Amino acid sequence: MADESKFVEDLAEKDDFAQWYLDVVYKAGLADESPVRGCMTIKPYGYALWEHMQRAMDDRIKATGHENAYFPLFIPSSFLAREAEHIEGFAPEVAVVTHAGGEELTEPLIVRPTSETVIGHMYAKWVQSYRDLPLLYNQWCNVVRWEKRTRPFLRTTEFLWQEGHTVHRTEDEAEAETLLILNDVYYDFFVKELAIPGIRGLKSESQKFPGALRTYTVEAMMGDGKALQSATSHNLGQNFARSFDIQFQDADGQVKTAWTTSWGASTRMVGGLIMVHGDSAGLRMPPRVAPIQAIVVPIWRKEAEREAVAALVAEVEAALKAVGVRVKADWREERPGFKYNDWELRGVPIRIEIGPRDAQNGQVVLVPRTSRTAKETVSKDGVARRVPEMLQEVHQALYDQALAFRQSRTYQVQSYEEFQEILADKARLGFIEGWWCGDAQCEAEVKAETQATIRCLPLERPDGSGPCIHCGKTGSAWAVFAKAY
RNA sequence: CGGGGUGUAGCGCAGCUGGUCAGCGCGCAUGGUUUGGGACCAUGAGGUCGCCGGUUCGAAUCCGGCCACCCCGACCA
Repeated sequence: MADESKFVEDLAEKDDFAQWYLDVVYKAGLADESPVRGCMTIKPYGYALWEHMQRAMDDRIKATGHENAYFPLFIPSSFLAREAEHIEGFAPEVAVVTHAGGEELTEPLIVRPTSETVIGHMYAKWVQSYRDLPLLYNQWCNVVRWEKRTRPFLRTTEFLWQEGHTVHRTEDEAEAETLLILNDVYYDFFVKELAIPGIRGLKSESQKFPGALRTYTVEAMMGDGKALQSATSHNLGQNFARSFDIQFQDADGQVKTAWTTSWGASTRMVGGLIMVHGDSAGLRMPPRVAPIQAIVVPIWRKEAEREAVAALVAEVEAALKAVGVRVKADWREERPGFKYNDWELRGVPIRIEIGPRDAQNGQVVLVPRTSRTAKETVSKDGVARRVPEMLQEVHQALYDQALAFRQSRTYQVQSYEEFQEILADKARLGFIEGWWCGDAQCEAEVKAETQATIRCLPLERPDGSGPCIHCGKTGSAWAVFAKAY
């Protein structure tokens, strides 16, 4: 008997999505637990994935005119209190350092849950003139939020992210920045790198960032029909600029308060990627960010065969590396079948089988992770051309499948009863689109009755107005409701 | 913070009406046979049974107290 505990499909099918998710995270070697509750260790395979995501995201951040900087981990606790909504939102989940160097601190330090305050403090010093604007900085760092309930990648006590913080001369400029990040950085990243079809929209008042004027979000549907807020871009208006005195003298000689934005995306995206693309065999890595894009499985019986196979493997590896494909050969002392399953669990986009028959014919067998049966035999000279092509095909297949799934689980209901039925049915659970009266009370009632929240007010929406999905009063807000992670 | 549950080898578990109860499966190590979809045989290594105290001739097992973790809710990127 094989080790049943080692493979995902034997333990958890998708009917127990939560368990399936944990199995994939741990067995694919992305992360492990930690001695501190709610924290996790990210293993090399998971961190390599994060690095590729980081690079792709960082390229977009730079391409849109931003620079990276670094701000301190510790923040004076008084800073948090300067923005009323901000402290209300974050105080309950902040870790506080009260002792250091063997002494009690005169003012406790908080471990950053996000950096608007300390960055606002610094920006106040750096901004004097309209000529200093805009200030377009980003930082990659860790933050800490003491959550009650945690899950690897999706919600951890400490997580890694990027947080951009910008300062602008006008309200219009700040709004343009907020949308630029939403569209050209986040949405583009989700579609082109992660193969995740996101929905762009505005957060309702109750769901926006504490202290923000407006929060834009990219929401994605997971494999169980629930929603994951995957990245957010906030127009902070003048709230933080006022609290931290970010002022400048404008061309007209007047001293004016600046307009700021902030935006972030975290290791939570790793969890999203798993839950959008994974299947019953395990992970399915989007090719652009996959740590290993093609895995070579050599097959042989006799020593002579091994030599012939090894020569071809080396040739194929070199050819693929030359065209920028992240390829690896698996020479472990295991049977091929074991390796097939192992690499499928880890989600490698393409498997390359090379056996004695192939060595003799100067060919290899390619198998995309998206279809076990779509085996292709390719001459060794064609590998360097075909593999990059197939990677793109796998990316497209993942995107198409995710989009088709989202569409099949997105509903426009005729009644609130139907709304409730869908949200109570695991087999149909998904997004429900409809009109909303705009009343926070109504939104709260829906949440209390169904656990669903307004994920966003999509930017792409029908014109006009209609009866609110819950109370029936005419509303002009078009909303997406869903249960969320 | 409310409700429920669990702590025995790296992982998953059995033993729990006190006395061959220190065991099983997987994993790990060594050797051999295997190898185009999850291999098999043999031999090994590995645990003060969550912690502290009590009852007893004797405690993984019974009692008390701690601690930790997990699940379900409320809160949340």
